[in-house]
Amino acid sequence: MHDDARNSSAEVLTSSAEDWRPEPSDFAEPDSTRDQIDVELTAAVIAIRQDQPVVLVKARPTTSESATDELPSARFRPALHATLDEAIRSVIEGEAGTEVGFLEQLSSDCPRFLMPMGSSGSARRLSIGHLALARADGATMPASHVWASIYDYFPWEDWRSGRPPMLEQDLFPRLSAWVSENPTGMDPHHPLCRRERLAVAFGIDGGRWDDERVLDRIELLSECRLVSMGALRALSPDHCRVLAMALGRLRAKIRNRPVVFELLPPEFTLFELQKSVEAILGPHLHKQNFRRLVEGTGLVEATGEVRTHTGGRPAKLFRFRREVLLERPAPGVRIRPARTS
Amino acid sequence: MHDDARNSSAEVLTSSAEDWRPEPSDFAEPDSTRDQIDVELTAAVIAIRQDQPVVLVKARPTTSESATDELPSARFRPALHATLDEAIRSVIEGEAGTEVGFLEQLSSDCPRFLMPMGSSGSARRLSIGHLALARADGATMPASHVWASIYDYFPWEDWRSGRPPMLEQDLFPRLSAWVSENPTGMDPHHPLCRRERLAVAFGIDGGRWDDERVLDRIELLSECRLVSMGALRALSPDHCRVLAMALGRLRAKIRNRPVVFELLPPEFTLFELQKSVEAILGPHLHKQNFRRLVEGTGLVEATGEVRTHTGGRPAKLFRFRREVLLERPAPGVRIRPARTS
DNA sequence: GTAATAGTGTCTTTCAGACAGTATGAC
DNA sequence: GTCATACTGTCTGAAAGACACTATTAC
Repeated sequence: MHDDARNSSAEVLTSSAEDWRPEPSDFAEPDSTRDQIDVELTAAVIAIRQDQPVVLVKARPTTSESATDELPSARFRPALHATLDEAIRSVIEGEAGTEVGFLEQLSSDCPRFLMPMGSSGSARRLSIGHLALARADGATMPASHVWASIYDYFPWEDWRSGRPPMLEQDLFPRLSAWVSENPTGMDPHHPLCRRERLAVAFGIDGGRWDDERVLDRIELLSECRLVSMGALRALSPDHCRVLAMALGRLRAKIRNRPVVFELLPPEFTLFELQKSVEAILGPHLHKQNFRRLVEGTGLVEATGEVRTHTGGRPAKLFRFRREVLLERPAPGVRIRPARTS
Repeated sequence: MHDDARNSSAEVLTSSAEDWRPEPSDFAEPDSTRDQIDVELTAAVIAIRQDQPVVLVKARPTTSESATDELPSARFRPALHATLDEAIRSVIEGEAGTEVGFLEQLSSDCPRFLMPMGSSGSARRLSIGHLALARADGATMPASHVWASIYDYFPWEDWRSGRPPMLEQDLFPRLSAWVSENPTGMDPHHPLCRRERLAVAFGIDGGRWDDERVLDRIELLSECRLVSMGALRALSPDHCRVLAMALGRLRAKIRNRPVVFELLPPEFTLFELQKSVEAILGPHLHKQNFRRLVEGTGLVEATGEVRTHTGGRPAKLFRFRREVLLERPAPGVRIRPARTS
């Protein structure tokens, strides 16, 4: 790094990682190789195509019944990649030829311990999910992969046309039945009882629908075996969790950091920006105010050009103001959570 | 789970994990055992003691110079623990006899790939950090462990008495020198140049101090070899990262979820609550308004009792209203980031 | 009494949200 | 002209923030 370190009594600690030798307390163990673990990296690569939020999947042949799609995923091989980031990027770019901008690990609850049932019976597997954002412009994608609408997997998350009727029609009757079985029963590893979990996850009983609780909903639906209720496509359970975490994280992030712009082309109209935000969050009762919000906060700047053939008056083109990264702490598209509706 | 699954064409996908067999693309590999990995779990257990934010550490003997403390940490041994959560909890409770309430994985940037220099030269190590919250009431702690003030490690993060003078006095001159070496140079794996990174991390050049960017600051100080500048205690570089991530995450979380109460006894005065929040966040220009905020949002309710000997008028005791977990989406102590000061 | 903390009322500024209305293009 | 989108101005109510003031204890 830098060899010009000045003399200072305070510099007790140099922090180049090479100097450090770990001594975890529980380390000295005889046959420690038995406790080594397979690490599997999975990514939910999200983009916007024609105002639809889409995710990159390896599609199974549609001929077979009850087939599930797969997210890009691979085993982490330390010999090949220096970091996890590098590894997952190369998987995405290698498998699907898609270039990834924003990349974030999802693991707040994720790195879930799994035991594969396959050949190597004793091996254990740790799964690490990722959220990646891409611009879905390139048509250079192998035939094996497709962009699938996220709401094909999670139709109840699609609030763009208002509250999805399937909630009351399909989900709630069966979820209520599941609650009735044992309303105050505490399921393992959950601090809330069934009735409360349902109320929180789906915003009933006086609660609000929280668009960020995607994972809570998936977990609940899993326990009721309802994950694919009304869904056009299906994912394996653990990839399902990764996508749910990714969508929840993206919804939270879009409010606090300028990540929408990772999904948009360099130049865009304010209406395109709004459509993209709404594709992810749903139409959060903002109309013309949206414009004032994003312009007022200085997130974007006009390029001076306009786009015609919009169906109406030509729209000014805007670009992201990179300077905001240096200015405000939390420069997101500050759209509040939805009302009761 | 439930055997009463009703017939439904939509139930293509049952989601019990046992049914699922992974087939990652990059899986079939000859000597795959060489790619198995040691997983190390580390926890920053944070509590409040006498209005000080403290972290649980295994203290090195103070006799030796340049010694570093250690966070509770252990290798993950899948044979012993079914989940990562269970494993890290048992480490904390076993090592230090401290009961942990809130527990969250930190890995958004963390699970950092490390190569230990020790005996087993070929083994690779994946480190997973955690944020744990505890109530520091129990005095039943082994002599090996102590509660150390977080700001002993990160003095520049302590804004309780206003802006720390050490920023201008000690840090900025040397950080500026580091920037001057190569102001617009892009360091590997960073989208910003040095000047920008400094501006963002420390809120200079028109930026604001963002109390959540603890990790950014640590990374910058590490590169300048200034991590222990003015510090009373030191941690190893990777434990340092874990603590930095933990503090940053806690600061973010405390605004959005009712996690402060995990640090407080079941009953408390509003002033104690405020002191606890300020211990973590710094005094964020709120005085009497703090009371109105927390009472107004229904986060707490009066128990009816009072505490005397406060040094003044007796204070009403409050308790956390558990019902808010079911009500609002983001019920945190909504304190805005600090102003310029 | 003083000192120190506990707690209330009110004013101002800011801003999200709602809504009315105008502008400019394609057809 | 109509239709659809683009864009602007104004009103309102909620809430953050600032500040003045009263209340109750220990000493």
